[in-house]
Amino acid sequence: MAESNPLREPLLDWYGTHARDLPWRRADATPWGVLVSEIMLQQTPVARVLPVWAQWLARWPAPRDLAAEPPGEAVRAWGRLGYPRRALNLHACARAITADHGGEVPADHDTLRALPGIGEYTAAAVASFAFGGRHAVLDTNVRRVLARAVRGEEYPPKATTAAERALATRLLPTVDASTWGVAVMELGALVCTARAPRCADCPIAALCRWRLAGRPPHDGPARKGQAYAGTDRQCRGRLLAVLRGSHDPVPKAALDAVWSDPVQRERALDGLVHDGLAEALTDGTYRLPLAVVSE
DNA sequence: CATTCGTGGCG
DNA sequence: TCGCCAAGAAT
Repeated sequence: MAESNPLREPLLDWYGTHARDLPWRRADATPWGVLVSEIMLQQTPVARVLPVWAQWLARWPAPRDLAAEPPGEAVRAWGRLGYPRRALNLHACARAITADHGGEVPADHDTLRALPGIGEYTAAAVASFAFGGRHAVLDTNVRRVLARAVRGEEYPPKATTAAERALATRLLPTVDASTWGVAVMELGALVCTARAPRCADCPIAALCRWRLAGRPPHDGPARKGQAYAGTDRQCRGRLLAVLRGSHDPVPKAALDAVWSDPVQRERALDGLVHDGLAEALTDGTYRLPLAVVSE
């Protein structure tokens, strides 16, 4: 049976001429470089990842290089990328890869999926982009493109559905599936964006059900915006920034100074320690972790 | 399935 | 200005 995916050719043609030159996509990028990029790109824009990725790969060119460091160094080098537990996940990945996989990033999807911080998307992305595996790569970009082009709706469902997975799998080419995946992602990132889609520049506009229907707006309830100011997350961010800025243990007073509410501050600090992002020393000072927290 | 988890830029 | 959103995962 011949493949029935009319989106494929125009999309691949477009990708061939419009793809960004990102370092983790180049021919000399290693699987480790791809893995690091995918973790960093979780909920974080490309522009902010670029400089940190370059620093990480220069300092830790292979998993065993990072594995040799204490986890706190990964947290420090993470800088202000956000969601710093991803730095711990990457460090834990490096140690697991070194200890259990001979220092080489595994190519198998399920093996990748079992590593810390690697969920369905990231496992598929690394298996596909680093090793050329045939996997449906369902990120927020792909979900939005398929929702519009195929389902005719402005936005995909809040949580990924079985129908979305089935659709993405059905569209997957038998040959060079990884290029198809990255091309759909790129279209979602550059043209079929969440807020102001540039349909005039879209290579599949003529086939897009949403555009053909007159771009009907999303009808359901609005998305639940994420508050930040005054939250525990902001408090944790402030506290961790203090720890990142010092190579020596910092006195408790230095942490108290960055958040006024003592109840919330203690809760946030305990949370950081519990998550393995900070260590409390016996003299009452705190620092980035030298050891991995046990459960 | 709903929450939690950072940060910053842009429309 | 400020709400929305950015290559998600874990619980």
